[in-house]
Amino acid sequence: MAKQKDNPAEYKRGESYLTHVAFDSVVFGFSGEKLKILVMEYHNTGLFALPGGFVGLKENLNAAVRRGLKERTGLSNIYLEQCYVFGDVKRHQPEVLRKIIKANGLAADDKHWLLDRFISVAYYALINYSKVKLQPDTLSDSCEWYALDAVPKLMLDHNLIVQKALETLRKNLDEKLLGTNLLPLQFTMKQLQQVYEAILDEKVHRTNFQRRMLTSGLLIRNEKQFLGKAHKAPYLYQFIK
Amino acid sequence: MAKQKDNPAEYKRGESYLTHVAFDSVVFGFSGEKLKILVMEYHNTGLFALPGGFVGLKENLNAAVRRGLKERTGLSNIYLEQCYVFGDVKRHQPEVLRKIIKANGLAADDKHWLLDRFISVAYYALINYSKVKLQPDTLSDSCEWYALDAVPKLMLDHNLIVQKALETLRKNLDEKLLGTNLLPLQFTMKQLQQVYEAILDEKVHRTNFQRRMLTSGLLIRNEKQFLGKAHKAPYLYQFIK
DNA sequence: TTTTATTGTCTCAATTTGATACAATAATAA
DNA sequence: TTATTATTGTATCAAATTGAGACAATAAAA
Repeated sequence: MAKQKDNPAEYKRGESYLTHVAFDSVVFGFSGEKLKILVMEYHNTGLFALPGGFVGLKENLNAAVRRGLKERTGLSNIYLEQCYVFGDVKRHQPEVLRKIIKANGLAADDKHWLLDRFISVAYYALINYSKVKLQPDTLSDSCEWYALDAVPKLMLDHNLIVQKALETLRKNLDEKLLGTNLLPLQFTMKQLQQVYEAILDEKVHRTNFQRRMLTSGLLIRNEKQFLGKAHKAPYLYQFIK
Repeated sequence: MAKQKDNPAEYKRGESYLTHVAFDSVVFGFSGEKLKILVMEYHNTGLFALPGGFVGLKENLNAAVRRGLKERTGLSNIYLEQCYVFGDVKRHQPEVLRKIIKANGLAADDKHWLLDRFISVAYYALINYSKVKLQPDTLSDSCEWYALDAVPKLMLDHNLIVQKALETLRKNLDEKLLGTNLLPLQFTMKQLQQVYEAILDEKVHRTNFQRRMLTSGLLIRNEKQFLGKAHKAPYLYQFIK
């Protein structure tokens, strides 16, 4: 739920977007052995929210989501997947949106298009943490990474959306070589294991995990990495494209 | 894409629904050893479509889909699952909708709400074939079962939706004791196997299937059924609720 | 040179899976 | 009354997969 255009007049009228349709993205990144997601904070409201947006009148839904992610992370070619549509009436809380509009000095008359009911298509995205340059939009004053166990209370049903995204991610973990998108091109087996453990929130058996990955046929083994630690150096792996 | 209200004035104005939001359902039933789905045909147009509808202004999305299914099948308590949101611009084909509107003797001026762009939330439903009493709505003159291998060319992207629903169904087959909803309360192991084979579109090994089902702990075995065939009578099973 | 922490491989038992054999049996035919 | 038929339920055995641990290799530090 954040803006897309820099023309405040268009924004106010909401004429360039499909009414009643929004999207929200749960953007996963991996850093410091932890799974993290992007959370925005709105100016002077104490409100936190997932990055999201609206669909242009002549824009594909999936393209709109990519556009939104590009604006906040600077990245194109992001791994993206739908996870659920949130369409309950009770997610319509105009007073929350009014707070955001007012805090930004805009006129929040009852006809403001943001005060309407929206259904939201939830997506999750997997991105390479180190490549991101975070970029808040004009309605929010920050866009920051939060570890999954430290996500604040989010507005509307956004905490639920995070839950659903995580569930979907876990289900898809094995069938869609998901490690790819959360790690740099080359990585050690240990890093890959840590990604799995962070997503599943449970330990996996080291040597059996190694065996499973190696026999999957999805990995290429590269030269060793001498990383200055007092032990045998690990190989670097990468996914077959 | 079919109507919900019987008041043509409201229908024409579209004021009681969320604009730009639709849903379509792929309704699966099992009969004659085949998996079938519900398809509607519109009056005097030669157009076939999935049963679908729109979301009331004060109605939950999931509730709207249940309402739509109830209207066409007479059933409540239907097994229902989202599978994907279709949101491409190219699915907006006002000429197709205009054809339907005109064929029903309604005024299809360019402002008719049905001619707007819609995103559609696709669902699949599993129902007990024998309990259904089919009910076309006022825009369509039939609502019939079609075996999956005999589904006609459908309007817009509805054949794609069927594809997606089938994929989702197959993925969920094992984790969600799906047989339940396609069979009567009590069934033989053979019937259950036929459901699996119809969904997967491939043969499964009889005794191994039997072993897998029995060890799953999801089935209760009841008394035998003496069904008048010249061979050993099968047990009747049912799912643990 | 020894120690340390971690990595990669191997082994072996336990479990699961694939394929087949076979006994049981309800109705029918002889 | 008995044999036949088609199908059902169970048992068996080899093959493949999985879980748990042993152990050798090794880069850097002590």
